[in-house]
Amino acid sequence: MIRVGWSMKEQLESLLADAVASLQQQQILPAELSPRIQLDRPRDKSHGDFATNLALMLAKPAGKNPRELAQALIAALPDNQVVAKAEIAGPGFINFTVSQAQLLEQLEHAYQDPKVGVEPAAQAKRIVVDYSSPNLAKEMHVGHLRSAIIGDAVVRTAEFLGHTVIRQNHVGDWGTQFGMLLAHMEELDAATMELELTNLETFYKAAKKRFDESPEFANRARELVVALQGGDAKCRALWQQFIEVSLSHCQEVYDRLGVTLQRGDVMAESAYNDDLPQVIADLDAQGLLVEDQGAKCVFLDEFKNKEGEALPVIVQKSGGGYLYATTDLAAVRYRQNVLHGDQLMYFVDQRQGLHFQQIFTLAKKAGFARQDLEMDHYGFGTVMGKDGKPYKSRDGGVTKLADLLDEAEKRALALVQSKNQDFDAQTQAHIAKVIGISSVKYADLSKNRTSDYIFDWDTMLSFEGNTAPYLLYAYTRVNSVFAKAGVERNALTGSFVLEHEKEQALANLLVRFNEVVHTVANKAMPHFLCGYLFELAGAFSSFYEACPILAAESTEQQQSRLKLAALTAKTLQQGLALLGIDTLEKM
RNA sequence: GCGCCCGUAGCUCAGCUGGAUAGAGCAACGGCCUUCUAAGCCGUCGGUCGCAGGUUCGAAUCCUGCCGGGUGCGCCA
Repeated sequence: MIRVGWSMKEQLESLLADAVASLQQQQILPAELSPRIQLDRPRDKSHGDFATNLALMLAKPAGKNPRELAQALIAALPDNQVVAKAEIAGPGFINFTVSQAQLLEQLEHAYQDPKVGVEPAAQAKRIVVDYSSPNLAKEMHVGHLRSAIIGDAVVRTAEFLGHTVIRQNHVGDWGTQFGMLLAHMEELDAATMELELTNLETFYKAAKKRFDESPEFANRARELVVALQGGDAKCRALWQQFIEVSLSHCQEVYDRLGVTLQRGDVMAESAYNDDLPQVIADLDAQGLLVEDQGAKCVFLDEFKNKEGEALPVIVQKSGGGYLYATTDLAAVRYRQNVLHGDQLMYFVDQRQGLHFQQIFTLAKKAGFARQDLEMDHYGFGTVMGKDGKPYKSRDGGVTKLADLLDEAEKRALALVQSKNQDFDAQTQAHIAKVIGISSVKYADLSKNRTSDYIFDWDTMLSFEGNTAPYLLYAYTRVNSVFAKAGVERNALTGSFVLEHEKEQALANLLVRFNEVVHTVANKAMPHFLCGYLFELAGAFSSFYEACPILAAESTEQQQSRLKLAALTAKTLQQGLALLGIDTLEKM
């Protein structure tokens, strides 16, 4: 039986599980064992397509010689059309060579399938994803890049696998700094205000300056926070005006970046305002609330302070104000009860790790979240400059995202102009835009989410190495073959025939796409997909050098090679799309 | 002080749940364009995986300690 929908890895895993069960039935293996089937892809080609160390792992509990056990496992494999060869190697590894027919079948399936052979998730879930979530008081800066880009890639991938994703842009629109901004707005006449609001960064700085200089201004700012949160109409109107400007600025950035967030995904902090007293009341009703130095706290034994005492989560300030912990608790409840999420994902800076651990623990303890609700904080590292310190603009301030994207496009345009003069200005500008934006995104996505990464223009815009330009170029090369051959990419007949070593290598990689996409979704780690696409592009380039397509030896060979190219193009395009990166037809 | 993360080639990074000889790219050096986009391909050079122990048939990976870096820890978000 060939199960086309399953990756070869899954099929082999299933076969091995059957073999283990069979040996258990024969009492060769202890019945109580439930080993994890581990299947590796050996680096060394002489070790086959897959290898497992199962026999080595089971040798001790079974009291058997590993190589003998490996032999028994091979003998116990059910009849199948996947394994062409199973060999024992070294101390007891089993090396599998996959059947060629199976590979060809999978290739054909991927070529025909609109989803490039990617199977839907076994269980479709409703996933609420909190990402981007900037503070509206300031303009978006480089620190907002990762949450938006990584979150969006994971969201796109999850949707591709059939999950229902509910995006939540938990923007900060309610903090204390809004008092300062409102006080500044109050002091300006309508025309000046409109002008100043065109640059939120300078507006914020001006307000901050006034705040630091003038005690009267600072007092007014504090009054205004109270007035705003108390629902004062005039305050609300000013605030609304500011929020509107700030949100449309965010939307511009999302649109430029190709981040799928829309206005409808905004669920601001202030939206939870009315529920906050209820959050406090519910915590109190459960006997969790403790008043300490005038503030209302919940002490969680799971977290200790420097003296080894339980760490408090402050949910209401001594002055009566609420904090972001309160809002986050309200948000958990909303996401579970109103949005009906099965899983909550948070793409927020690693530094807020403790905060989220506390929120998740407290939400369950207080019954705001079902015990089985999956809540995960996916942290990420900081964007660093070449000096290894957090990325700063030339003047030492934070870099506005809009400026950063301008620079990316400018640098890309210079490159495009130097590399290719054949295109008209408009085409060059379009190419530069795609390259510039995708370079920034890809540089971020291609690194392990959890580590800090160094932001370096020259590396990310390089056409060599694991970069967006390299992948985009590879894609255009594939496409030019079809233009030259005068055939439609998805209307090819004939079968896949793998003769050359490079054809085989490319094919092996192509059928792995399904597995990689699932890994990205399960681990929220887009860099796996980047690594895969880079490998794929490299394998294609090698194939392209070694295997002439237009000048192929026979029609059969040409059709097969065209199909390999077509599937490569399709996979690259789909893979990049999952990362939120557009492709180019020419560059 | 306690918690979390990190330390892999000169540089930027991979290394998935412990597996076979630790991998890429850049840089350096050397090849390949009258033939599908050379923004490419092929090759060479380069690592006591921070240090020291431990567990294991087997450790970059797991455990302990130390060194070095980052980050967080009651009324900011």
